[in-house]
Amino acid sequence: MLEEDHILILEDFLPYRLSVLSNTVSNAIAESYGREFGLSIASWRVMAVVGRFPNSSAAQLTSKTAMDKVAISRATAKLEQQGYLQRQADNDDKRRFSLSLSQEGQAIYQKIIPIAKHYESRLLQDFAPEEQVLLKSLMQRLESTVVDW
Amino acid sequence: MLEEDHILILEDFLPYRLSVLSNTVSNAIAESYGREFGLSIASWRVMAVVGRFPNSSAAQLTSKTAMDKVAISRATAKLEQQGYLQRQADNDDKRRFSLSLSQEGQAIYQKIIPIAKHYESRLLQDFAPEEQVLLKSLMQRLESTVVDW
DNA sequence: GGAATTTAGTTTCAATTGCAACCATTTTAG
DNA sequence: CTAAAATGGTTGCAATTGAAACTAAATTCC
Repeated sequence: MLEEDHILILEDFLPYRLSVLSNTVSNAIAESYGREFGLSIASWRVMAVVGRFPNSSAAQLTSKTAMDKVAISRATAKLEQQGYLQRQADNDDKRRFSLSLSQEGQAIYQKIIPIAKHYESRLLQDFAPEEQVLLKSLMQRLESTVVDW
Repeated sequence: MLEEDHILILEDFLPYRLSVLSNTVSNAIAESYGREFGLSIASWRVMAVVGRFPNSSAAQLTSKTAMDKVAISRATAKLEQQGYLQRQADNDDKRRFSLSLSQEGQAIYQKIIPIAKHYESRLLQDFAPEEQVLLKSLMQRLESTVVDW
């Protein structure tokens, strides 16, 4: 047992495997969106959330996208400049902006969602429905384990 | 079914969940290594592989660390400058360097491995042994699905 | 044997990111 | 009511990263 304790087989190390898997998937999706629509991962996360919850504020996006406020600020600025997102000053709280998709943003959003779902299906293509449920439940347990790391 | 097709619930979207999970885990580990030993994720991956396979070349590291050669170059340069890594010119091929840990690097390596394993155990703490096997086999299947994405 | 190609690794420059400081507004507390 | 603290969001600067170009050595192919 001596050997096993002080070596580490990187390709069996779960954090490493998660990282490689996650990066492969994210990069593939990002490549597709980037090429077709000029969207980064950050931008498309923001679009996904604003599309689903119109009139969110930037602060509300931080929790729903797992991005920090600097990243939100930059992503929203770029999306606005690309014409995909509109900001409207909030009169109740003049620090806030209410964010929503423009016409064009909506159109992109409608195209993006099926592509995203397609990637997810591709990822799960070899899993039977029960296995997909199982995988998601294991994910859920991992997520709750690390939630306050 | 109309609604479900054109919205996307980000927090249920597997690529997003993988990304958040992986980043949380990696950042926690990186924080620990960074604080104690001045190691980035890249540096510690390199150390892990060089520790296990002494006298690797940089090119050999690229496949074993899932890092590109620029990242390897920078990580090895920094590790050398920190005194953790030695490069030795290879006489058979003068473009190559044979990489190995210094005394000090070995010492750090021996401290690092248990910490890494500890994080992995913590991640898997709520899983029974059979569940851990199951999780790894599901991971394996996801990995082979995306291997050529 | 020598020109053309490939491979190992580094460097450069631009783009991205992370952190702290910042401004403006709103909320809290005395 | 006002000073202090907290919140929403942006900016500036340094560090990190990515892509392409580069040097040097090795290999291929005629």
